[in-house]
Amino acid sequence: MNFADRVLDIIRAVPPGQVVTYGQVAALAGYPRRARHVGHALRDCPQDVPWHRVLGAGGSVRVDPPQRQLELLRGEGVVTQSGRISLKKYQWQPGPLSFL
DNA sequence: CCGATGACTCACG
DNA sequence: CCGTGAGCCATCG
Repeated sequence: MNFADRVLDIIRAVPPGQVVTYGQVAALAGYPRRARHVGHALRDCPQDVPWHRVLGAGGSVRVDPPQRQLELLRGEGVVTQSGRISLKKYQWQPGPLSFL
């Protein structure tokens, strides 16, 4: 299983209404320094991947333009303010049995 | 093989 | 809040 696939699987596991950061996903995949590559993997994401739930450090949207992603998040009940999301409230904390 | 290029992140001013 | 610069590293031409 390569890095990209693990990344996509992890993102697929993020529940609606919750978000994760590039760095967090990279770390969960086992490679803490590859936040950038999470973005690369998302470049051509399969349709079953909730890419909109992935944000930059601090809860910022890195996609340009950001409207699309913000809409999808809003549709899941995530409150957005000036393109910022409160990680405090929405960041996903993987349950202990999530991956092993 | 080399250099440029990022859906990144952190530190500093 | 905004820029700059430095690490980072797979992918692409």
